[in-house]
Amino acid sequence: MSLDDRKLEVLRAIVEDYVETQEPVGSKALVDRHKLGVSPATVRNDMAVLEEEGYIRQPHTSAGRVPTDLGYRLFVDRLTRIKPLSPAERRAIERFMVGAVDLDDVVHRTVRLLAQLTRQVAVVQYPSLSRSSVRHLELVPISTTRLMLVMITDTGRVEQRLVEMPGPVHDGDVWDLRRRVNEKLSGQRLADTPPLVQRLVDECDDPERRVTMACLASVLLETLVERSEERLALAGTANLTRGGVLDFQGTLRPVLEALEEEVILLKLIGDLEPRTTRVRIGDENEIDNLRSASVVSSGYGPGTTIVGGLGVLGPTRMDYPGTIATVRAVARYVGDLLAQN
Amino acid sequence: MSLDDRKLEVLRAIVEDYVETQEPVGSKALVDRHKLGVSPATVRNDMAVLEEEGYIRQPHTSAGRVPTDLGYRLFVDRLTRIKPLSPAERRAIERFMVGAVDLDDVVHRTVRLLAQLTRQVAVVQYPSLSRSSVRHLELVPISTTRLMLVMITDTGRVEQRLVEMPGPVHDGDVWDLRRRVNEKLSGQRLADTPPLVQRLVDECDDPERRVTMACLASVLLETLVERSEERLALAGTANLTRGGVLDFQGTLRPVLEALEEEVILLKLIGDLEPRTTRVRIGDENEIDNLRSASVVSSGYGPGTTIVGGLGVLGPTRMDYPGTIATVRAVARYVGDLLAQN
DNA sequence: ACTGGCACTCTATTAGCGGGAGTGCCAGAG
DNA sequence: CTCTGGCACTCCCGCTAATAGAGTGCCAGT
Repeated sequence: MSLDDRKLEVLRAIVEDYVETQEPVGSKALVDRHKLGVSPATVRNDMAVLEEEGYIRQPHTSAGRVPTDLGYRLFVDRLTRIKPLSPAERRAIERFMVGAVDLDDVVHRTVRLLAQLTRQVAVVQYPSLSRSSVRHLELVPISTTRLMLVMITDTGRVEQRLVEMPGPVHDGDVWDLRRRVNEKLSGQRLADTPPLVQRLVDECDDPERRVTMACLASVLLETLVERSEERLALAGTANLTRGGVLDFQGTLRPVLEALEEEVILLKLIGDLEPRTTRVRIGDENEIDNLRSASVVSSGYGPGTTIVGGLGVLGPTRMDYPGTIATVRAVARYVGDLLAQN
Repeated sequence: MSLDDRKLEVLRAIVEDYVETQEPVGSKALVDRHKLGVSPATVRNDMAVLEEEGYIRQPHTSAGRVPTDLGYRLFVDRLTRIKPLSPAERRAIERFMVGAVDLDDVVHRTVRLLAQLTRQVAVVQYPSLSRSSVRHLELVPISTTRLMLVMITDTGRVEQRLVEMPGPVHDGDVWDLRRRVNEKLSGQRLADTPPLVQRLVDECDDPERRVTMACLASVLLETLVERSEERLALAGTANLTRGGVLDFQGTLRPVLEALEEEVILLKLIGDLEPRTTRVRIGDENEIDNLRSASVVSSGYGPGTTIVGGLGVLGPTRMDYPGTIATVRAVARYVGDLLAQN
């Protein structure tokens, strides 16, 4: 059985009211608050159908109805017109972001901005290394057998690593290393570098040089692909406490735990498609600790490319249209900002 | 009136029991659990005195007693023998920290370690810039009018900033700038640099050079002293939920809010004295949001110098002896680690 | 100076009892 | 076929009252 227009309208009304009041909504209250043009009894029949189809449920017999994850899903997919941001919000974004001096600054401002606008927990992923290109590699001698390797990417990220050399290296050697490495790797996408690094080693004729280069290469590979591939910023944890402890079925515990795991967060805001805002509701997150949470996320980057993700996390009972609009707007803004550099 | 030994013993017993059970402790239970050698009635008299002096209080008439901030203070100052770490804990520290590859890594591991060992919220401050020295300054051309300034300190911190130049600079200019800047600033403590930077500008004869240098200098000053002077890492927020919502009088809200403010956190673990572990109990933090929280903190650094602070935050009802021991041990360990570089 | 006894206070728990909101179903009207 | 009003039923929530229990303060006695 498919749902006719009125039933959808009823579902929308239920979602909207429930999101606002945080209380199960009954048929009487519904017709009072929304001009549905039918009687409570009719609405009750519709509700019975909606419940049968799994879009809403009753906490107890003879209580009002509450949307299920499936109900929110339908609401988001078919009943939501994204509201444009208010001028005030647009201005807030401007004001907040203007004057950011470097990438760290941009990310931190963004995450706070998101948390503030949506009044929820915000997550911003730093531009992913694997999707960036090498702009410059710098080698700085720290001691005779130690070098500091600094990598700067086109997205503005700066990564550093200490390199322990097998034997003493002279200034001239450092020079040479720096030149070779940059010649080979500058401008390359990080994802493409591993074979190039290997080639760097192979091209060394002098056996001593070769050892040195091999040592550098191994650290290089680690830095480029394996370690700290991703970094994250988080803000707005305090927003979890809004609405008492009612959301998140009693304890914040599991949610806070999940938020401490980088791996989990990356899963939440990773794998995004260009120019779309993704919504994951409750179970769809496939993470036990976040059964009662929803995540709205979006990729960002210059133009239509994606260099990283950002998003917000809140109770399944959240203002989806507003949140989606905000996340989308912020993602776009950050993308444009990055494009300017 | 001063407190005799038995009264102090009673206070200690109250604190220990309350910390363990989280429930007001009565006279009967006290004599049962601790061999005080006197009757409940006697203990009651002692309690009356302790209450009068402000060390304990009754949540309601005819309930057990609960320590006040003052009571904890006395407990920490006079009744605590710091327990040495268990071998298991020592091993945990070893195992956790071994293989840290750079400063970021060290800080992140440390903060997680602290959170895990104390089962509380942990904060670690990155080595403070103002207490570090410049090891090397690097200038990397990004475009004709843009340079990336990278500063490496002796504590391993790496700070970067984009410098917008007034006009195009050539490779030769960059060379010259790099040399001058490093000659003047390498090895200097950051706190001492501002006048030196000024001198750098004054020493430029060529007016064009001077403009360029002035531009670099202003960014340099910002990087060196003003901005992002301090960085922090945080972990273990989920531990706030242990003990139900009983600690922190109902809501985590204010605590979570406070934890999001870098300024507040810095105040909590700042201004430390060498080789001591500081305990701030409840109101002593002088932050409204943290009325029911205590902070145990310690400075760390190579030898007896301090380059940064670290600490943990938990309910006033916490295991002080254990926490103090752990914080101290971790601080020392991190200090030694830093000394090795 | 300490102890046992005793009366008192206050809390937390439990049970019982409407009130009320909301439902499902049904028969009747359009 | 769809919608509506009516009605009986269910269950939650909040209120009150009663009870048990823990703990206290005080006092008289050792």
